[in-house]
Formats: sequence, C-alpha cells, structure tokens
Amino acid sequence: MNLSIISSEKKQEEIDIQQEIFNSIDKNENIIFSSGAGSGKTYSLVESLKHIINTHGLRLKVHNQKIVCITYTNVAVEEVKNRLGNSELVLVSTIHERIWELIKDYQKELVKIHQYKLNEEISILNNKLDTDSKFAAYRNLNNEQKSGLVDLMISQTELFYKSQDENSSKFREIFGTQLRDFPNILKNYSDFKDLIKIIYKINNYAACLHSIDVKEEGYLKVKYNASYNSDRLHWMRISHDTLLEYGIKIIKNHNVLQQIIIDQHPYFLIDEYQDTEKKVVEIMSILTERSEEIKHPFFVGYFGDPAQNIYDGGIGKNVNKVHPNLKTIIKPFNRRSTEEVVTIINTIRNDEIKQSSIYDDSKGGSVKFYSGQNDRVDAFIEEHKSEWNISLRNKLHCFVLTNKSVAEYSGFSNIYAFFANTKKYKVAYQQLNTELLSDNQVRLGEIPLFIFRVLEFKSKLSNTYTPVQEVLKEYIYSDMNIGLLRVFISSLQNIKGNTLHELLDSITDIYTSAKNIKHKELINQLFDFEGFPDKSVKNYLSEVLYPNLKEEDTSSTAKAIEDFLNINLNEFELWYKYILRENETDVVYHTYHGTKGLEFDNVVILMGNAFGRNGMYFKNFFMAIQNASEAKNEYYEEFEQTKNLLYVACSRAIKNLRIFYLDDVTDFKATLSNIFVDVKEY
DNA sequence: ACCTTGTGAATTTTT
DNA sequence: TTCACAAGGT
Repeated sequence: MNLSIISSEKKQEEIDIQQEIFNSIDKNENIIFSSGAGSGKTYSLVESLKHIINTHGLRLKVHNQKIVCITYTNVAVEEVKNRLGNSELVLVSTIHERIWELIKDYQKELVKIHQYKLNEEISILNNKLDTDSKFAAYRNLNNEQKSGLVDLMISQTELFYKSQDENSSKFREIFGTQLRDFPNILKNYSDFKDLIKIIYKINNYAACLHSIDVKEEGYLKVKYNASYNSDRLHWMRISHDTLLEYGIKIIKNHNVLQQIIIDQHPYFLIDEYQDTEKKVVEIMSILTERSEEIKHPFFVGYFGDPAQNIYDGGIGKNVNKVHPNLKTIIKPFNRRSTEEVVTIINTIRNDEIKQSSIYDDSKGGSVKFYSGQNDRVDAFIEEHKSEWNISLRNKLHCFVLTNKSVAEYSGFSNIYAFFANTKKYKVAYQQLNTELLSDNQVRLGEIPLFIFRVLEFKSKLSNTYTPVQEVLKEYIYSDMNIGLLRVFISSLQNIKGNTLHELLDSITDIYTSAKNIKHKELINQLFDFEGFPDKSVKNYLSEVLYPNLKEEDTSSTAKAIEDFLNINLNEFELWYKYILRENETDVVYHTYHGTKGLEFDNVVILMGNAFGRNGMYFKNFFMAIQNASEAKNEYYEEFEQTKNLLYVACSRAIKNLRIFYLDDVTDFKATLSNIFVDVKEY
C-alpha cells in the first residue's frame, strides 16, 4: 500500500508554512498563498480561519466584527462551513452574496449608479445606430421618418416578437405595407430586426429613467436575485456581473462605506483566488489602501492556484498586478498523487510552484501517453479495465471534452439529442447542459425536472427500503391504517413500462381508474403542470419545448416528441443515475472542466487536436512548446488556458493516468516525450 | 462581384 | 449566440 507514510521532515515543513501564514495574519501582512493541485489548500484556509478565531476571536466579538471568507461556488461555501464547524464570527459566502450584503442598503446610491448605467447603455446603443454599417438605411431617414418608424414599431411590439421567426418573405408580408414609406428599411430583414430590437431597448431604458424620476412604485430600488442571471435594467434588475460592477463603483466612491467595511470585517480570506474577477481584487486593493490611510487594522489573504484558472474572467496569476505588496507563500507538497503523476503535472505547469509528494512511499503509479484512432477507444478502455482490475468498487474515470460526448459514452445520447434539437434549447443553447445535466436538481430545466421526478418516484417505489414519506406526502397516508396503506402501495406497483411513454401511460391509467381520491392527489403532485389531467404530457412537452410553434412544424414536432417518449426506459435510467452522480457502471465519464476539485485512482483522458471552434486547440498548445526554443516565444492567448485545462485534468489522477490522443502527433512528438516520457502508438 | 437568406454546427463553468 | 458556407438573386 503506497501513499500512507507521511515524511516527518516534510510534515514539519508543512507545519512551518502554516505557521508563516499565521504570523502574517497576526501582523496584518497581506498574503497570496499558492499551492498546486491536491496540496490541501482548503485545509490551509480552514486552519487559518480557526487561527483567527482562536487568537483574535475575543477581540472581534467585543467589537462586533466578523471574518469574511469568500469562495467561488456555493458547494465550496458548504464545504468550508462543514470543515470549520459552527462559528458566528465567520461569514462564509460567495463574492456575490457578500457584495450584495455590503451594498444593498445603500439604495439611494445604487439607484444613482443605475441611472448612470442606463444613460451609458443608451448612448452605446445610439452609437451603434450611428456607426454600424447595417443601420445605414435607418441613418438615411430624416428625423421625422425616424420618429415615425420608432412610434410605429413600438405600437407593434407584440406582433414584431411573434413574427420574429418567420422567414423573410412571410415577414415582409406582415410588415412590408406598413413600412413602404421608409426607403430600403426592409432591404435586409435580419438587419431590420436588429435595428428594431435596439430601438425597443433604448425605449425601455428611457421609460425606466422616467419612472425613476417620478418615483414610480417599483423603481425606487435596484434588485438582485442570485438565481436569475440576466440584466433586466429597465425593470431595475441586475445580473451577477452588473452587481460586481455596481459594487466596485459604490465602494470606490464612498470613503465612509470603505471604512465601515474595514471596521466591521478586519479579515478577508479569499478562496480560489485565480477564479476571482479582477474587479473584486480591485475592491480589496482599495480597501487595503484605505485601511493604511486611516491606520485601522485590515488583513487580506488570497488562497489558490494560478494553474487551475480554466475559465476566462478569473484574474489567474495577475493578482499582484492589481493588489501590490502581497507576501507570497508557497506550499510545495502534494498529498494526493503518486510520484509518477506529480512529476508530470509539475512539468505541465512549468512555473515556480513545483510539488513533491509528502509521502515517503509515493512510488507505484504510472503515466502513459498513447496516440491512436478514434475507433480504438473501446479497446483502449477495455484493456485498461483489465490492467487495473476495474470493478464497481474500483472505477475507471474517463475524461472527455464535451457534455455531448459524456452523454454518448454514458449511454443517453438519444435524450441529449432530443433536447439539443428542441426550439427552446436551440434558442438558449447555453442552457442545455445546465438544465439537462446538472447534478444540482434546482438547476434542472422544467421538462428535465419533470421527467427526473417521475423517474425518481418510480425508482423509490421499487426500492423496498425507501421510507414511506419519501414517496407519499404525510397527509396522503396519515389517516390510512397499515392494511389500507399496503393495498395502496401495491396498487402503485402497476406503474411500469419499457419506455417513458408506457410509464407515463401507466401513471395516467391509475389516475383515470382510481376509486381512491388519494391516488388522484398523489398523481396530481407528480404531474404538477398546469392543465393536467385535461392536458396530455405530450402537449405539455410541446408547449414548453417548442414555444410559439408554427403550424407547418406541428407534425415534425409531434414526431420528435413521440420518438423521445419511445426511447427505452433503460436510457432514461442511465440519465437519472447520471444526474444523481450515482452511475452504476465501472466506467464513469466526465468533462475535463467538471472534474475540478475531484480525484480518482484511475484516469483515462481522451484528447485530440480540436476543442470548440478551434480545430487546433491542443495541437497549437503542444506546437507552441515545441517551437518555443527556435521561434522566440510563441505566446498566444489560449496557451495559458489550455495549459491550465491540461493541468487540471492530469492532476485528478491519484495512481494511474493514461492520455489517449485521437489525432496524429508526429509534429510535436518531442514535446510529448518531454512532458509524458512514455509516448507510444496504440 | 457582391449581397441576402437559410442552414448547420460549435465549449467549458459559476454566480 | 456566432460563425462559416452554400444557394440563389441582383
């Protein structure tokens, strides 16, 4: 058994490093603490919080002051809270929640900032109308015509939005006559639609400014809702990004507020600093400056790893540029992986943070890089299943780049394809993966959630160990005796089917034939969409997934829904298990990005030249390294991001790591051998 | 030769 | 949403 004996020498060094953090905290010396994957970063953070509580807690309590701990996700919030235990002294939250708490009571200032923003947006839009070549026809109108067009189209808003999806000839049928006085305005109908949308926006913003001026009800406050990420500026609603924008503005411009924040929260600890937005680091920097001016104690600590910044927006390795004079502390140990893996991830990140395993018995893993053909993937996985004795208790984790591939490999490609082709998710393409594949049920879309609940009901029903109250609400069974309850439950065993169609039918059958009113109540809970039972599930799906359905599309839509409902129930069960992240398979698939923060004994990474729109995403990366010595420095924008993604993926492995590259690697074979050492064809 | 329209395909993730 | 491209028009 390896990875079990901790080196006493390194253990002492680790303690010394932690002590260094404590010393900085006690001296109010701001720090940036960086350490690589699997080093126990969260541990260091939580220990630091505990240190502040133990050493300074009494003073904080007396002055009614709090420690602030900022994390990147709500999952991380819970993690820190769990590890820390209950403490009234620490406010653990995401940055958005914290900022909103700090500024939400300054509504007078917020509304002022909002007015400024609205005016700014209006001038940006007007500038577009004045300069963009596609609005030339509009610019050629005289002022009278312009306002005539604006008035006309504003009066037709509803019709306009309804007609948006029509093709050019239909659209011209609808609006052509009314627009004949505006020369060339409909020459290009998609440009015209863009024009009108801008006009509507300007009009909305102007109306909002007016409502603010006359202090209309509902326009006295700026509103932020964490579960709704979209600017609706004309309804006074702001998105996550705009919240940070307003936050920094209000803090920048109000010395008094700065002092209040400093005095109420003398300790700020920021987790995953690499993912923190630049604006937030700016705020921290401003607060630091201010605290020095007024000579009030204030501490900022950044905890993170620059090599694990895989999304744009995060500040990455540039914290020092925005927030100067931070003391750098590095923890150079790895508590996760075998030496073989640690060596390779060190080479990939190629910066000043080099890890060594903290264990004396760190050898025993293996890393290999293969290149080969796409059709060999199955054989490759099978071979490693037997090489590593893969079973349900010792799983193989396979990383791919896209959710589409995850769905295909995990066995529910038909379900994925159906949703991807619906009107709803074609329009809101970005929402597809969240609403269909999220492990967090509150983020599932309406229809995925509906299906999930039906499958959950069936699954819990067929499991003898399910507690009754997980299937039936208490008021349904509370007045039944055991005999009745037994009959009731056994009647529900008729809920079954080989397809979703059959399953849903068997549920509605119970509803229609039920003599017991409780059956109807139960099924009403399950089918809680508006219109049931008169409205069928098919119509429900059609309404939600294909809004504003055109008549000529009804039959193809009906066919798509029919095919979807006839997908084998096994496929739905695979999807259901995937949502719960309880796959009952010995191979589990993930996206590279989705594995951040996780760790697995056995990892296979499938890779190729392309990712997204960039057909040479990974190839460019390896080529840049390959050519670095001869052609100066081939630094390009995506280099850092690609490196970090590769680092995150490879550093998940505890013991065994394989990379299977599905394109030709001859052009950068030397580089591959430098990084991965063992490079072969498969 | 240039423009307009329609079509199909493409990423990951969080707040 | 954004891009690339093909088909067909001017």
